[in-house]
Amino acid sequence: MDSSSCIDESSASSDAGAAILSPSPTPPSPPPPLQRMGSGTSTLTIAESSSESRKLPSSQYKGVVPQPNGRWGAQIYEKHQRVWLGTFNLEREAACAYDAAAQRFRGRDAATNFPPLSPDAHELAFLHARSKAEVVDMLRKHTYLDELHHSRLRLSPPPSFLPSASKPPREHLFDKSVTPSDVGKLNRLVIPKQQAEKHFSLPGVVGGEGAKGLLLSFEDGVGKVWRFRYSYWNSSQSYVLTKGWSRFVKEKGLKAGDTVGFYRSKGGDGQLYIECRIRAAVGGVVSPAKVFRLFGVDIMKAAVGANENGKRGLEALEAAMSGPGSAGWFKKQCVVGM
DNA sequence: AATTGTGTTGAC
DNA sequence: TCAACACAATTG
Repeated sequence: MDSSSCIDESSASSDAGAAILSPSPTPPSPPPPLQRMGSGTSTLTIAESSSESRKLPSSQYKGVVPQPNGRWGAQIYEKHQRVWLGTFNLEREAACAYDAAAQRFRGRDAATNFPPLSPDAHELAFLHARSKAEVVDMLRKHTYLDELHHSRLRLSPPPSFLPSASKPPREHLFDKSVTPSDVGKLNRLVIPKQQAEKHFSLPGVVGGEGAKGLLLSFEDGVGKVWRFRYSYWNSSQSYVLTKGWSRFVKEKGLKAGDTVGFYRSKGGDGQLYIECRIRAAVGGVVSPAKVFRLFGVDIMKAAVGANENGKRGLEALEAAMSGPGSAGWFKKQCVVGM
């Protein structure tokens, strides 16, 4: 049941001694006009107005292909076989996804759409610290930036200001006693409508066409990061955690009656945590429903709010990327390398 | 039903 | 290697 990508994870990373820490302040510079290389094959004549043009517009970026629905796909070739890097709303996102893959697959000399990463870029070390398959996975799940974010936090030098407690302060949000369907084949965790609407009000989630949802990251008891898609099901009119949930259930061995707790860091980062308490089943019957405790956190607010500080905007970006004009990706990557 | 991602082919 | 095109497999 391993859903590993079609890439092999060979090619040992031999340049592990490049763990540099460069404080790049991520300039909020807008997406720079692409500096393309000589690759005159772009016929950028958007004639979408002409009725139903079944001809999809070619992308001016390398490794980017148009999708029937107007989005863009990213792909790279390796050993005569295509490696799909996912679909994106913006060409730039797809192009940058390709760039990331290219640098991981073919090294820094790889031809890229945007200026390559500087030798001391965080991304470079980050990329090569992971297998190709994992990089591809992050790209496909649009998780790249988020993982990078977490990675950076881990590497960030402890200012010795850490609280006395060994673990960062976190507040309990609520518990959910999982139902049979929560751990069944439906691959979803239902979040009570009341709770969801009160604390997870997400613009666009309930919209008629906005069944896209939002990606949320949780850290479990052992420090592993889990990402779930939070969305609204029109059919059942319920809020659910879908993508990624089944994996969590499987790995944790969750069973009906077990309790899953949700927490949130009291810090400004609003980091979310998830923990599961496996009920010691002694052959007996699991206890029915439990209670949902409310909590005071607004995901959107946490993400956007943090952005006003100018720093940690990745979470906000992540949320923003769910919408139409999302140009948040690789804000930095496209500028580095001058 | 809507989208993604693969099969496949032909050009570079 | 690369991308255009068609379409089957998935997902919401």
